[in-house]
Amino acid sequence: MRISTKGRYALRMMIEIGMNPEQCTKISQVAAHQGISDKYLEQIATILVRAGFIRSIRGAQGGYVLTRKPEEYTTGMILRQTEGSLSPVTCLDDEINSCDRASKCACLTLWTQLKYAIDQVVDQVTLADLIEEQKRKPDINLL
Amino acid sequence: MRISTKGRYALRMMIEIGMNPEQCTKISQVAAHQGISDKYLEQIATILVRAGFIRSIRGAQGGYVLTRKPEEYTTGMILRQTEGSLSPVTCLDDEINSCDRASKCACLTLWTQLKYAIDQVVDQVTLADLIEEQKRKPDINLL
DNA sequence: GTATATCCTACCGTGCTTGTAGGAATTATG
DNA sequence: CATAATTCCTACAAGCACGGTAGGATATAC
Repeated sequence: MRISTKGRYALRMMIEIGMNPEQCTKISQVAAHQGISDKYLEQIATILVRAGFIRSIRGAQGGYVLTRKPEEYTTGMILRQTEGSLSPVTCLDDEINSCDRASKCACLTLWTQLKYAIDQVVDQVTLADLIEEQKRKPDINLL
Repeated sequence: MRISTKGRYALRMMIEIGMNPEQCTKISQVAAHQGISDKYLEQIATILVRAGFIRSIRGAQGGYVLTRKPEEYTTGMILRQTEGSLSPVTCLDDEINSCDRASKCACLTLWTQLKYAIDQVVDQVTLADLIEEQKRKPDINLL
């Protein structure tokens, strides 16, 4: 039941890009700030570009900018894109449950409740909330 | 963010044992019923025995019985024992957060909320609930 | 034309998951 | 007492996902 580094780094990168709305943010900046490998971050950036969450500007003085306002991203959107799925069991990945045990599975209600609880949180917290939180944390400048 | 087979099988085994309170339940029964490898189930049973959740009776006509009433087990207890931890990030495994990013981590609130939401569900649903649910599902006898 | 960026794709070590396998120990039963 | 049934213990292993590394191709500002 862990969120992988990919999802966590994606959030942190989105926060950095979002906190820097005037300029475009470079991979190298984020990597240095957050202590994450440049090359790994590149791959995560690509996922976010393909998802349409950020726009890339190539070439010198390039970088990334958000395509929407921070409050228009839920953390769920970002995490689902990078993690693949946030449901606790594969049976609940799709709308229609195609698991052949479904009709006799006593745990299905539990998994459904769990998925709902998770979705409630991640779909309610937005990128704007995280940015707000980050601004309240003074240590960010010490990195 | 997946519950592994170990945790899922543990729940299913606990349900079977709990549904059979008069007799002691054998690994082979559970394995046949649930379509799970005997040998793998053995290992999971060992975890549950060591946790004090079930008692084993060795030798012929042996098997396993619950040590408490079904309503005294939360699904959280069982899942944490088999999964190791249910928190979405390692930082929240212990009571005291020893992550050195904690003071500047903008996501910590999100993770804390997420962990709370998960715990709320799994600590409120008991084994008795699952057994109740199973009894309402007629297909169990078709296996 | 050069430096600075992103883009693309292949590779790879490590550890966890999901079992398999084989035998030792224990006990009910005939 | 012998046998069958059952749990207990430990070692091993295939496969896969995670968490990167590496190297070059491409685009663009200056």
